[in-house]
Amino acid sequence: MSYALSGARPIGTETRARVMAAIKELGFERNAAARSLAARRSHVLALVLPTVAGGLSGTLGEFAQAASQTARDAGYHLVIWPFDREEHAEVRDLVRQGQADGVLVMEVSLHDERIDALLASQVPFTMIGRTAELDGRSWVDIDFERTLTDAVDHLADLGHTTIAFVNHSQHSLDTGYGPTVRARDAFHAAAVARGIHATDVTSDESPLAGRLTTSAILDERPETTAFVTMNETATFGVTQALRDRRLRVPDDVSVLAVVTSPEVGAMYHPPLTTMRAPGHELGRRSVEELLAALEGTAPREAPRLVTCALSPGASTGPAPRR
Amino acid sequence: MSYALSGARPIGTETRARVMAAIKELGFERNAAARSLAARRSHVLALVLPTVAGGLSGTLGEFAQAASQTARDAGYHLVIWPFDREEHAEVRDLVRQGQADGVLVMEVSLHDERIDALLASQVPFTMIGRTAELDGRSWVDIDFERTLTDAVDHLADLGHTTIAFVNHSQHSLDTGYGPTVRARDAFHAAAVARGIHATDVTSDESPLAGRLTTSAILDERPETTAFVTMNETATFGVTQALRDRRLRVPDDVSVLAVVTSPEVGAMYHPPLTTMRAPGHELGRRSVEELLAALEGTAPREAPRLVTCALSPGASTGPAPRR
DNA sequence: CTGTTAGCGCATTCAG
DNA sequence: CTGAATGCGCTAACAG
Repeated sequence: MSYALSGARPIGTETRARVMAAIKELGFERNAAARSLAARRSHVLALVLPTVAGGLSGTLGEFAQAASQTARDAGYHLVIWPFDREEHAEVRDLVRQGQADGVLVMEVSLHDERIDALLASQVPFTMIGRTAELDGRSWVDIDFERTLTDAVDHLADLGHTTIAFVNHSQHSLDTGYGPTVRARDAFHAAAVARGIHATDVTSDESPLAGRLTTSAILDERPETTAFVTMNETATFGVTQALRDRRLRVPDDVSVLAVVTSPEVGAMYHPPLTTMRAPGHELGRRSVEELLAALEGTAPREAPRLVTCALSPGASTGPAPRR
Repeated sequence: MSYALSGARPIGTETRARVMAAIKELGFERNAAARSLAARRSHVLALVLPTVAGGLSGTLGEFAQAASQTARDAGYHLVIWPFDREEHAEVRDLVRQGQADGVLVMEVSLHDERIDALLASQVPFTMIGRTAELDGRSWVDIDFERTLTDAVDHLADLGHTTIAFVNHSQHSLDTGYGPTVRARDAFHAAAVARGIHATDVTSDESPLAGRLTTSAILDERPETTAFVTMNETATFGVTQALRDRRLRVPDDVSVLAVVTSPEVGAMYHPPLTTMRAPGHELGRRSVEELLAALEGTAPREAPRLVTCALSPGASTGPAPRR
């Protein structure tokens, strides 16, 4: 009888009609628990992330939207499951107890205990981000190397020769948060490649921290004519500091915000030139990766690194003449 | 044997020890599907919201954090389940199919088809927000009446006599989005009560819309000395428009952003005075409401309307002398 | 206090 | 192509 619904075997037209009629008659609903129990599969994918932190800026929304849609198309439910970073065991138990078939892990750090727990229990997972070790792990990530290279190139092409990079917090660097580490390294490499005088700093995720940091940079290196920022909240402080000093954007100083969105860029005046975080693409790709692992099918060959496209605003321009 | 875990009946110390030993020995995990099936209860609460829209500003995060914690303390899992607003049926089926025991519905409009579907199916739910009809429905909401009254009082006390209110979009008003409607009405009532010249406008959720709107207000009523805003994204445009006209905040014009957070206020210079959206409180209260409905216990008498507290910034001050 | 047992509602065998 | 029978791994009701 259940075959009529699942299509797992050929069904006669008449039989199907009979079943359908009965279903409608009784207001029948398939019971998810019974299905999960019998099929040993919940058809739920859990997106776990450390207690939905502030300042998500819509990138998470975009990601979740795409991931959810991709999962649905494949007959799965995508649910967001808030967990503190310390609750490794709970994340693992989600799958061990059959609440979910697989896990998407966000905000992965280079050495992430949650990943260790998942590996140890053979739980299917895909990382949004990357641990240092990648062997046999499924992941998708932003191509920070490429993004920072493009950012430096963009500014170097405009004639800037002294560029500062405002990164995420020192704490994130110390705890090995991949984006922070990779972006710093890539910024340096790109600066060297283009013969740029580079300053890089970390900043807490607050406007005030960004303002103080920027102010310090301008004191130390007044010849700085461009800022690359990868810290949405601190970037508000960056522009505040420039305004404090009567520096005009982009005439005196250029600002390029990376791994964010044009929507956030539009909050500034003039609107910031940004390099857009590819939330949608990451969402889709990560679910594809996870499903490939779950269904044992070969993961369709597709790039795991996704790039941030430049979205022109009005905050970058030619380096001023000295 | 399961009694040892659930504590549903008294257990001898020795028996318990024996069970525990066996559990550890075999790496036993309770199967969630089997538990749900046998107990007819999933211990999952679904927080459904229209595909995690942009501009969440952290209030959703704060809400989810508190809701999640409250649920956990009561032995439930809180999961966030993205649904488009059109998918009434799917939301309802979550519970009918036993995927979740109850639903928290966010972004409720005055006439919300999702709520109709839930009611028709006898699904336990709590609204974050309110439909026009409230009979027999469980809800918690921000006290917009009080918030707007407090906002107007704050500015009137500072001597402002002409105040403009920048609300959510016209579309949200037309479709009967509760916050938009209630805030508008409350703003008017408060203005009348204080003898204030009031202008109220809607604005799309974009900085550009906010800027144009503000500009139009200043053209039409140049005597306006204060803005109340309840539109996080548009507020960026409000301050841009003021700067366009060389109006200083708060010397020439005061800005009070309501139903947002001091963190968002800190993105401005000077930092905005805000009335903070009580995300934490709403999260906790809403889960309490839902659990009361689920467990049939009398809902602890507690206010369903939660107020927004004033968080002083530096964007409101005495009305300028004319 | 403890051991045993009958379903929960499906998917998936197995016969027909 | 179809109907009937077996468990999935638990909870809760039953006896002891």
